[in-house]
Amino acid sequence: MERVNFQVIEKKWQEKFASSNLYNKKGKKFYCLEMFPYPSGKIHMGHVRNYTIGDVIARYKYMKGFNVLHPMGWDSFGLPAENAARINNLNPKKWTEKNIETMKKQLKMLGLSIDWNLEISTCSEDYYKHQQELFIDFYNQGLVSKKETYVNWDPVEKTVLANEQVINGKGWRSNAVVERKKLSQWFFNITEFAEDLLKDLEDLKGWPEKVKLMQKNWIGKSFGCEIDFNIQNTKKKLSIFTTRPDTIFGASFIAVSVDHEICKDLHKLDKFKKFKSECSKIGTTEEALANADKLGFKTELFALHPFIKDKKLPVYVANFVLMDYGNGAIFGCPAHDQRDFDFAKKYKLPIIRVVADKDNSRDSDAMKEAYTGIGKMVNSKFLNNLNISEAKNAIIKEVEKKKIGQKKTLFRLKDWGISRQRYWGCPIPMIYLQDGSVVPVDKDELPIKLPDKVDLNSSGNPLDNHPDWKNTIHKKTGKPAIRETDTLDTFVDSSWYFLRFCSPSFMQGSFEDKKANYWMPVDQYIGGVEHAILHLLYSRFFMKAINKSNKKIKCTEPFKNLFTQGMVCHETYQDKDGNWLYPEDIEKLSSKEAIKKKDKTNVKIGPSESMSKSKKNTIDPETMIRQYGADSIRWFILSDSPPDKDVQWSDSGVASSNKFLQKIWNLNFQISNRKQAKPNKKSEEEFNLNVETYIYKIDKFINNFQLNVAIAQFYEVYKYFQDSLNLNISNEVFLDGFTKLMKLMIPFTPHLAMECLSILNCKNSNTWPAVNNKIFENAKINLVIQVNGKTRDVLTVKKNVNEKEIYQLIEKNSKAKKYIIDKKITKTIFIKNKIINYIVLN
RNA sequence: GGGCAAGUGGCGGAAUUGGUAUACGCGCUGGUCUUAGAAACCAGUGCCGCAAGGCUUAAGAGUUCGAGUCUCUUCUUGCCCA
Repeated sequence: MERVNFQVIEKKWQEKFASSNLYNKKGKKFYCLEMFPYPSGKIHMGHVRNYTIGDVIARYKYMKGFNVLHPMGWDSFGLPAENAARINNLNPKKWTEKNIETMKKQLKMLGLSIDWNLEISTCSEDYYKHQQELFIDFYNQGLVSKKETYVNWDPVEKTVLANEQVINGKGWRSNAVVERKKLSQWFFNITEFAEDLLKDLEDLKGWPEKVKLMQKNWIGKSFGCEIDFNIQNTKKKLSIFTTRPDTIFGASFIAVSVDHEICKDLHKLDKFKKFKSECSKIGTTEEALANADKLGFKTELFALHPFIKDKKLPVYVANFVLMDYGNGAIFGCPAHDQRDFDFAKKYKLPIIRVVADKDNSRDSDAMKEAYTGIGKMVNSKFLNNLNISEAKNAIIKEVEKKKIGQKKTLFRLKDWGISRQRYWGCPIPMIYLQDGSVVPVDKDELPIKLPDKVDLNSSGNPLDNHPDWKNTIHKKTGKPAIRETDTLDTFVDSSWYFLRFCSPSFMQGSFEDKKANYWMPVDQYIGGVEHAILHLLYSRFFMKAINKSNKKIKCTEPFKNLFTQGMVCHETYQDKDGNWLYPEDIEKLSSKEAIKKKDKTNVKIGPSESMSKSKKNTIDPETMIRQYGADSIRWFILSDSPPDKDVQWSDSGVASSNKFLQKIWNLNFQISNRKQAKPNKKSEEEFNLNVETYIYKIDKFINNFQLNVAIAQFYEVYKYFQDSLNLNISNEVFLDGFTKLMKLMIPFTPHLAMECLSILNCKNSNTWPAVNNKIFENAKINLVIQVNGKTRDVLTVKKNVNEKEIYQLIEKNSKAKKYIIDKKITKTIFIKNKIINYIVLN
């Protein structure tokens, strides 16, 4: 058998891919983008899967004649570089650049059709200079603000943590209990676009419903009501916000945030100070608030119920009410809100049921938890017997009529806090003047560069600790000023890189308007579902913000079609002491038994999980490529599961992919040496029909992202050609058919397919074979014969045969004959070219 | 707790969207070749049955000439939000 040396042909074709103009630049544009990687060191299988899927689409589109933009870059700012630099005592830039070099080399080994001339890196001055410009543009549009808010503060690291970096109330790295701290932070006013971000989801027809739903829930539009409560014996009013105005008759207390202005006078009290510091000990997430021990501080104030005469509600300061939710004040309805319920139990406040449950229970005393389900209103005067949504509308009407409040739309979405007290990020181009005001840096002073030398080992913000970096001069006044020492959240970097790719070397601005208008939106975006909310939402915000600040830009949504791929999984292994083991350190005896290579001790095989360094269930792509070749890896990673589902890495699977590609090579060899055969018209017609059917199916499967099914077709294609070698088909016809199918393999295994095609002297290997629909017109079809709904035979017949002809065919020659002859046919269901179903009496 | 998916052989998974269930791959079994093994090739492989045939898509009901696909109930798993 002829064998191919993958290493040799892959190197050869990778050089050609890099240098040649294999790709058409004339047709309609197609922007194919995969989420760019963080340069952590080496590529992992998740990258291999992501970029292979993208490459199939990009190459498919190239061959179909599109002008394809298929770039790659590096999401190269971020904390890991800072940590690695600290541990190894080197510069984050050096570490990052070394990783980029390694990973670029590895990506090239995969044979991706990437235009490396467009490469960008977010940590390069060329890139972040333009990000600073965008920041200033946004600032000038009023889309940036500085606000005092509570943040998750790690007291050990002395830094702000993002919500996802807080695990069980502790810092992910320091393991210190996270505190709630008030800090002045920069924000992008993403809530200004809340309505647009929600509404425009409807137009994203090419997005998975799942992702759109997640975004919708994240934005969380709801409506509620503001209601003013008079405070007893004062002229003060307390405006509260609620999403459940229907439960107003169940109100038994008022709770306000510690920062509410009504508490101003309390700050003198030591008791209150103590209470306030207690409050700061819980985090800011909704989850933390829900699970925290409910604490209250009773004020001497009482609020008057607006609908129940003489009813007084005590006013508490409570730790679970935050200033940035509604107005920082709520009314507590213990019967129908779990937090209020917990609070009421603790402080022995009345629980008044106002919504009856399924069983129409109206009992308040027996309640063991808050009831948040649906039901009819009770104990609620004029609201009684209404359902919840009717009651909401009715009470809001009443509130508005009495002029004590109004309906209000509320979004769960919060403004995007972008300040990070870290070194390895994009400096925020703002300066603080002596008079206390804050102004943006002049654009011609950009970029504000990061200092090369910085002390990463002391705690706190490295830029703030730097001896002189923050000292600067305000250009307009010539007076000394202080730089902002926070850097931007790295999500900012990835929120506009797709625009930079349209004109990556443009120096006069973030992107060239004309180019951006030509290439945007991204026609196909591909990446992990873990970015379904934040990255995609931030990018959508950026597009809208840019659209607002630059009138020449037409695009309002960055990604027309989105595909979210699944993860790559592998079994996990643990030795008897519970230490995780790498797959290469164990030897499998059977599917359930394995031993450690070193000392032959037993190994516990765990379930297949997403590959992760911590569990050591990783497979190194480069090792695999060296062993089997890139085409085999590409083939395998696409073949075993639908691209949007998780895929299990399997050694035997890769090995069999490799064997199959060898067989293709061998088949190609046999065909290139095939002896001329005496053609027979019927055989050739049938052959051509089969070839066209395969083309039709594979084309369709690629279009539907059913890449695993497309690959299954190639196994059938192989078998079909192997079995047809000796048929009476002329070499010309045979070669024409085979060449077409080999071209279909280019997106999957570009090196092997190109090598095979060059051996077959194919001249136009960069064009996709068009499906010849004409050939199907006279093709025979399979007609299913059923009796009483049970399939009894399948007949291959000409198209458009009628009922009578079918009956005659059955009488003549069919297994179905015995089920209908001499029986009374009471009904016949006939679907032309598909099925006939006889209903007979037994 | 709420929302959304999904459940098909020993395993990964197909099924023209209501019309031949189990394509294709892995694994397994037998055979050829070989001193032996590996590789390669050939055959078989949902379950019951010698066969004819019957049964089978988490469980149960329903709609239909016909249901893996649609509807309802229950169970299980995964993801997101809490």
